[in-house]
Amino acid sequence: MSEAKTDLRVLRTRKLIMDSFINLSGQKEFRDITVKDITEEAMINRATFYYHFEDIHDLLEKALSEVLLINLSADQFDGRTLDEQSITDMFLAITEFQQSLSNRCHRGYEETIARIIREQLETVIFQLLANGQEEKDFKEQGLKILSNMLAWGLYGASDQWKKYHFDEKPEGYIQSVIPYLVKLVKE
Amino acid sequence: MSEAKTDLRVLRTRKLIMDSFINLSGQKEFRDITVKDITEEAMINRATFYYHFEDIHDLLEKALSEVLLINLSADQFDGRTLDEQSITDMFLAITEFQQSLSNRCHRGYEETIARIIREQLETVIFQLLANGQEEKDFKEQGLKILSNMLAWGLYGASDQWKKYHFDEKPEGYIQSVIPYLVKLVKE
DNA sequence: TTAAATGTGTCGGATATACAACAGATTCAA
DNA sequence: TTGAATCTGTTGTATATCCGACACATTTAA
Repeated sequence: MSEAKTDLRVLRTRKLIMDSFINLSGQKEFRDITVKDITEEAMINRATFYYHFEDIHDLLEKALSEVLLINLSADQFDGRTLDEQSITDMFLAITEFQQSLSNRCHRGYEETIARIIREQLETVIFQLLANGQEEKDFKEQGLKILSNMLAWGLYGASDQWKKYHFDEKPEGYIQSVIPYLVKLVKE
Repeated sequence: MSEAKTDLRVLRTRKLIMDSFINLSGQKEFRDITVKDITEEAMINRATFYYHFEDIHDLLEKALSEVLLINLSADQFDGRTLDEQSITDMFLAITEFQQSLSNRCHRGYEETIARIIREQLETVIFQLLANGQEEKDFKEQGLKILSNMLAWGLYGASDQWKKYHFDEKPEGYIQSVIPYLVKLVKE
């Protein structure tokens, strides 16, 4: 409802911090990136960093979430529903995201990254499911459970692909997984 | 003497403005770039622009000067003198700079660009000449006149090259000009 | 082990920047 | 031509950010 435009300085500073972090993560592992590194690259004061983020782990969560969400929402959000096409698009977004990160390997953060991916997936999937619902028989509780399961399943598929089918094209691999995911949706 | 470090915000804002301007000038002609364009791209308030620059023409001068100076000083400054090699390097810096601009043609600004190039050249050449001087027989007056003439001459050469010898390699063309320039230095 | 160096997180006071509003200039279509 | 729209500079007030300093943790080297 109330829009409450946020101060341009805030938007700019957050962007500078996020961009710097993403940029640095292409050169170093997460564990080696310090707050000082980021603020120097972003040309902002260290104190300002703490005005916007609790600590560097908080930034990591938010930055990765945002990057992944941009990968996803560029296609999905506007009124589409959960079907073979949208599942494929999401799968590609995940694998691209994974690859953009694992150019550098980020030891010790595998679980964190996995959780972020699932969380973002769940958000998007829930939206897709809601778009496919009639107004009347809208069951939020059920959709939450379902989108949670689908998110785990889809992430799991990307994990399998990375481990055992890295040589295949992801577009092809996901086709063989889709039937099982669809089975969850149809009843 | 007194160093008086400048506020990080100032450095950052100037950089954002300059970068945005350079970036925009790759998409539009100078005449079509508004202050609003720049401040939106830079994510700063329009009033802040006027805190740092008199107007857009002031920015143009300073931005181009800086870009060109970076092209030049990366090589020259540290203790070199004016010789065939440094003349060649300067000539290449000019032609590269010209080409980076004339991807878009900037009608109505040819004279301004020419003047900026000569001014920056003069600064660098003066430094090179001073480096080659003995402490004792240091004649500032004479060096100023000489560096001014050399700057005009070198710019003129780049202009001739652009008009009539654009197909030749600039490294080659400048070789045939160097003798005349050197004649001014030797006595 | 110790000590020096570097990083973290927080504070109060100074200031560059955002915002909103303004009058005047310029552009542009009707 | 006229008027609507956009751009240019400028101003006063609110605030996000800077700076310097601090105590405490962590890393590094001797």
